[in-house]
Amino acid sequence: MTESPVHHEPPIYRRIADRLRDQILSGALSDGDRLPGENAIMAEYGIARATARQALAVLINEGLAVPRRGSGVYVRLFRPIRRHGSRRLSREQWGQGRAIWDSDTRGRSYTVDEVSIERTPASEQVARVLDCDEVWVRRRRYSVDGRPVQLAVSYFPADLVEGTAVTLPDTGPGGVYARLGDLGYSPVHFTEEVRARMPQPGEASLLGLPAGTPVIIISRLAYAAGGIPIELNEMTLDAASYVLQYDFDA
Amino acid sequence: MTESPVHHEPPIYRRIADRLRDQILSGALSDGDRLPGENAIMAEYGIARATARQALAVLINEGLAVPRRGSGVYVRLFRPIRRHGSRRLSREQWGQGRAIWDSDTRGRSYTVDEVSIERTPASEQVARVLDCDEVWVRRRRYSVDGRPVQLAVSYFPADLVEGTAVTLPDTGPGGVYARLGDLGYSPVHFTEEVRARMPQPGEASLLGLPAGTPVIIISRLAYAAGGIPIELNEMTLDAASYVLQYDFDA
DNA sequence: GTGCGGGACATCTCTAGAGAAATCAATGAT
DNA sequence: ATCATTGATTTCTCTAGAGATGTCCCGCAC
Repeated sequence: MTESPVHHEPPIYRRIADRLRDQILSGALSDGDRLPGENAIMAEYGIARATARQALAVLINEGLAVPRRGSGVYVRLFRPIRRHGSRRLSREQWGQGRAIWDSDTRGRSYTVDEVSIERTPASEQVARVLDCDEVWVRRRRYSVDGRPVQLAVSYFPADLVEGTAVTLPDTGPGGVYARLGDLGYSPVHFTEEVRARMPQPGEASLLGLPAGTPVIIISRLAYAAGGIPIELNEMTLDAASYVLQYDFDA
Repeated sequence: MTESPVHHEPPIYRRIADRLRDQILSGALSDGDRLPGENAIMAEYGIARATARQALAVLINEGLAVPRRGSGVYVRLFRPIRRHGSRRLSREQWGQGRAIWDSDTRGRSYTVDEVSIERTPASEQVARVLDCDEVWVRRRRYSVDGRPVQLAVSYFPADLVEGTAVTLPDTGPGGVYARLGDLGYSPVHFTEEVRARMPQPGEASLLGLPAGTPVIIISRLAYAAGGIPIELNEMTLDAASYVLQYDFDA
């Protein structure tokens, strides 16, 4: 019977992390505040450097703190901006349009960088969804106040876009969507798949994500009338920077 | 000019992690497979135990591996199940209803545990959203194949529920929603806010989440006709277990 | 066979120390 | 005033080792 229901006291590094987390979540420490560093923790608890580091690593992996080499470890709070999936509220804005929890877009600059656009053979998955072999791929990066927060990859069926007389990099006024609309391929329906996971190294460096920040991945498929898929948009969002909003009727 | 654009070679632990990640993502290692352990890595690269551990910690924090004490470190892949926000497809199921990426619900048992239901004063945030001072709070836990994957907390305005003759724990056939429907408070509109972050320790232990798994948080607000809020549902999902689906018209 | 014990092996916690690398403020030269 | 350097501080990387704790399997007693 090793089934002794003994309450193992958590290890030191975890208790230190718990203490610090309490201070952060209770508001005793706020956004940019500096946490006690390795040396301070070593001294205060009389432990080795590696153990003090382990305590801080807990908070860093939880996304509550960000280390800055040569400087210190700092509290990190969230100020997500809102992304509307279906924007169709109103009816007194469904409860006066009040956000359930707060978010913040005011006074921020929101910029879009065109990264690349090119024609390539479609991957297996994209081909299956878009029902074509060649696609135009368009990559963008969205930034808020200069910090990148979103990567987007759009896939357009090549045969469909080719009908637009203008080749894709030079789309003319209104962009690709206007040209598609000229051909009668305006989007009338969207499906979105949303998932979240930890970023891969490439995503983390492109978005400048500190440890402990998940990404939200949105796969949006746009359909023209008749159920014809016209765009697959894969978006990778810094989860700390976004809150998604959807609204729909029963 | 310390601005030398020198390409610092990444540290050893990171290169090891990169190698292992490649093997996982390329499919050379698959779902339950065992990764080389601390001792194997120490021997192979001739490094100290702590450094080998650091390499494995990278993958663990990325959610690609799960350590099992006394046993080893194992590859972890995702088999999310689908959660429909607005289920209103059809029109040949919008491209034959095919999922953009794969997910898997077949052959899994999906169970719901009623954890608690009680009447309490509303918190400030809940009071503001639901426009009332007292609420009924209902807590549930959802499991797939015995593993908990979702926690849900529902808030109902107390004054509204009280009109239902039956007190809340004993709602009769059809549950709370049927009783609310009897009073003409059927939900006609929903708003959902979706965000993702790393779990707090309580959430992690309740959901049995290994390191590197974010949670998705859905705040769903249901409105009856006239814009009257009748339920706030706060759901905490294991991000590795879920993919959300929304669909809507332009 | 069933169950129990023990050993091999794995991860986990922690110590002590050292040098590298980045930041930041103060100092000093121009 | 501006710029470069220097030094203190801080995090980062890594070594070497030890004991604790959990898992797994094999063999032994029943």
